[in-house]
Amino acid sequence: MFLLMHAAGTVEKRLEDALGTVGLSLAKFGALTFLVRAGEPLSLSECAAKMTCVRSNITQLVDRLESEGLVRRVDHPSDRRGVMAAATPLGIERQAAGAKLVDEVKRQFAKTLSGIDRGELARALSAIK
Amino acid sequence: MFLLMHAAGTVEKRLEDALGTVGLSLAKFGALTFLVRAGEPLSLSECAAKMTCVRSNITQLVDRLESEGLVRRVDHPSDRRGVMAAATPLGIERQAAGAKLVDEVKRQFAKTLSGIDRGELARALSAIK
DNA sequence: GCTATATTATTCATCTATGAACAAAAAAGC
DNA sequence: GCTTTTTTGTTCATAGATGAATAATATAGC
Repeated sequence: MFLLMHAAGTVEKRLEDALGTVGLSLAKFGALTFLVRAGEPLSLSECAAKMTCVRSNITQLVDRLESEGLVRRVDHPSDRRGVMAAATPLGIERQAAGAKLVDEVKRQFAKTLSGIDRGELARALSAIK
Repeated sequence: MFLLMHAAGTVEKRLEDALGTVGLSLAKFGALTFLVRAGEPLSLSECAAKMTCVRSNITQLVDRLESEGLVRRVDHPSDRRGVMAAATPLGIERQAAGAKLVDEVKRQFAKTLSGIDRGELARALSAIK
């Protein structure tokens, strides 16, 4: 169990380190990826729901992303309470750079697991929910 | 890779939830366990080194534990800069309660993995470092 | 239509973690 | 012995996450 947690910590650190070289963190990259894939502004509540985190977390995350010019807030067209977030061109660019780095980490990860039954591993990990 | 991180997050949440019922977190339980096992006061630097975290983190963690009466700070006998931390009787008691809960989570975890080659899994996870 | 309830985003307090800067004290170097 | 370097714990700023409380607005109920 602790082996599992440790292994996850290791890959997380690798991802953070890689993303750090382009000024992103895992959290920022995750949110940015989400918005880029959507291709259109998404309400913050929607983001929170899909990213399974609390709304106040999204508020802060978008604050940081916005202050770096990677995301911008847009008024919700029909709900005056609502705020939507959209990736800026710079955000799209940055996300792409991050994605490349994440892919590289994935490749390294796959290499590390050479000689291991990946199906079995996936089955084990999927069972934990 | 993301499956691994997700699985780890799940067990971490289970541990946090379980420990939460006795007013502990994973971080507090970890530090407390460390001090209880030591059986004697340990310098904060030593704690940080063994728990592989930064010294300022230990300072804050011990602050919180001390304010709850689970740990107390003791002057280092020979180094006037040094501060040591020791588990109080209440801390020892609380750690024991936490350990029971952690064992229960471990059992659940083992049950979840029934029908899975644990050796293979351990080998895979150990390879990630 | 108006009141009661929901939802939305934000703020605030808290926890965990990191790293930089700092003061005090110990160890090394000469 | 006295300087220089290192070590020790703390504080501060920051990132990320959570949950409670709040104000503004929507929606339901009647």
